[in-house]
Amino acid sequence: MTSITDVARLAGVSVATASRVVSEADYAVSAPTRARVLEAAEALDYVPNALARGLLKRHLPVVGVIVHDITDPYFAEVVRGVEDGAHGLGYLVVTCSSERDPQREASYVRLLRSMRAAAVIFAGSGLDDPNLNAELSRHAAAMRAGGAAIVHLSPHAHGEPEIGVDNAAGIAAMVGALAGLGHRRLAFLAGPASLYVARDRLAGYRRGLAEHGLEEDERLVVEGGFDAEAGAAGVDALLGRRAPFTAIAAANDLLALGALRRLAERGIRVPDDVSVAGFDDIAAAATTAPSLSTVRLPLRELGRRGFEHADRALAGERSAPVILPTEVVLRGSTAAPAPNPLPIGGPA
Amino acid sequence: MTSITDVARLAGVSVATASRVVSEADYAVSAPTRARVLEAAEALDYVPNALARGLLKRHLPVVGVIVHDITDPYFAEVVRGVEDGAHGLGYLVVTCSSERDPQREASYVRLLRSMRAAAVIFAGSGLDDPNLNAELSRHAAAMRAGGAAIVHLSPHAHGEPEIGVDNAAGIAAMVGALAGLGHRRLAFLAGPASLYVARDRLAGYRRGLAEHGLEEDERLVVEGGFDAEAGAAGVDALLGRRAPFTAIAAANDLLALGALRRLAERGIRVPDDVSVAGFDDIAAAATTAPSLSTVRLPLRELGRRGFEHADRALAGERSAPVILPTEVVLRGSTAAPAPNPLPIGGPA
DNA sequence: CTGAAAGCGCTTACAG
DNA sequence: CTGAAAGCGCTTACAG
Repeated sequence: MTSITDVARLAGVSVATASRVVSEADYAVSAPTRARVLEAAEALDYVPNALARGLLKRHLPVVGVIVHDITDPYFAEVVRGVEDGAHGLGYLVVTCSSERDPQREASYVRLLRSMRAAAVIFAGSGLDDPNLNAELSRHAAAMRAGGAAIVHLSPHAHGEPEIGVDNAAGIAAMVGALAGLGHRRLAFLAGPASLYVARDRLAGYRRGLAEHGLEEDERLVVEGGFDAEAGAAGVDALLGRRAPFTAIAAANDLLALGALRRLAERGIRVPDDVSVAGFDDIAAAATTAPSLSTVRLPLRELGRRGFEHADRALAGERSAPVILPTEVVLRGSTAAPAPNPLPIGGPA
Repeated sequence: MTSITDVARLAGVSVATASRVVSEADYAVSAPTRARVLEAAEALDYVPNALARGLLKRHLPVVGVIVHDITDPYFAEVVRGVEDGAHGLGYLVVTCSSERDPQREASYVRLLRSMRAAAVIFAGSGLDDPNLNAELSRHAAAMRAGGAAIVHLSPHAHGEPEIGVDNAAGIAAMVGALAGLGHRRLAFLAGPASLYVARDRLAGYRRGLAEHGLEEDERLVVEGGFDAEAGAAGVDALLGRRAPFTAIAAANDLLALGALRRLAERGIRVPDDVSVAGFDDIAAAATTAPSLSTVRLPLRELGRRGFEHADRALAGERSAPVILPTEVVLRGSTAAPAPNPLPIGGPA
């Protein structure tokens, strides 16, 4: 690869002068000299070595985004938001998918630290894993000390996100909407207990129940994964418990989508026999049959503002945490309750 | 951040010795010295500076994956395959989403080149854009000359992928399956004409038609985007042309999913009134109602083998191109043709 | 406006 | 087995 030394030699100037021309900063360089350097760089197809530059500047123009699952549309949308903000400013957005494996998450963050990434954005919720969280805070502290920005978009071990949504309020609002439809027995697909965000959403479910005078029944809460498979399994679990319910709220859309599928497979009609509601409003929610009632989260905006927060931090500015609004979206999967609560014939 | 100088000082050795201990290569260092260095590194939370190391080694342990659309499950699956292979070997997988914008794609590749990425894997098809392709081959040549690996998983401006599938044969097989069901008038949602892969798939459609003695009717071919929105629009276009058809094959699953939705909205039953088939077999294909008949591509394997190809190239080995097998998967969205070809009442 | 020189944090022949 | 030194490709005071 050609280096700035080659460019300088071809242009007949010192490397210092060549550097002044090709760097983005505008140094005073005489017009003819500038032209000669530019011409030489062009002729040699010169692309500056970002590693050499990064070594000096102490960071690389890279923004790492840690997601839980790259196939989950939730994260795809958030990452796209980050890219919206970052791309124009010359940052490379690096998406790292932890697969919810603490080892993997830690090793990605360490890698990002080792290459002096300018920022790391944790798009997913923290995991309740003491070893992971200890390592993560070491890395975060070191990176912050080195001038990098660390941003969370979801609750984590050390508190609330810099940019986030009120998960509990969102779920409570959905519970309220379901109660408004006349539902009294609401099941909840809660997701993984080890995820802070899932805990917040479960708390929101409980709060919603309480706010609307609905009684809690622990048999109606199912924990598990956070994907469609887990949603299908959740329906099976619920039906096996024989505690009646007329609606299922899920802690995310993927769970609800899986529930929809399993319900169809078992010949249970939605919303006639049971209502189903999700959370997040991923694109697929609008296109299922029936379309999924859910709570809209401004995912892309979350990503974009997360980047902007990082960018401001990089510039030395501090900004207050922000909570983005959520909105209940009622579609075809919810309706007034069926006369016979599911599981049909189960004890009340 | 602490540097190797700090570690050396604390351990009471030279930086050379400290480097020998913390680097992965196994140099001969006395056990007590090794222990002292390791202890110092631990105490100081030392993480090597990958930029300094990369400057010397002339590349960073980074694998860039260029995708067209990070929200498309096709790419999410391929990237996951790349990560399967890359993660254990200490590479950071960087996903760059071009949004099918030539400028953006070029700028990502340039960025990857500037940070001396060890490999770049083009997951999506090439775009027929002369300027873009000229810039891309400059970067590829320079990176290869610098020892980096460049891998394509789909057809591109300069030929066939190193690891790929036979798109034309796959589509032709689906056309054959549809013909076997009794369909004679097959519409085709072709995707963007500027994408090499879409051209291959369109050629496969034509070949399939010819192989089964079915006549071509240009009114039955609709070009457009590659997402669900385009699939819905494609149905509208098809219906507006008033040329009869009993089945719709799509160049990818997202198009087929969009078609399914629009058909439902217009009260046209699948597969009773019209059959629909996709291509790729993304996860969502199995969970729609009706479930989508499609052609399975080994997406995750494609990613994994793409990485392995890059890894071998990095080790200086050359490997022959490989074509992965595809398989027709018939589900609920296809059946024998309806007696009245769509559009109902249209001229034959 | 331009150049010589130091230095970012490592690795690796070269001596010993 | 260990250390002093050169060098990877840049940027940036410091002189002039």
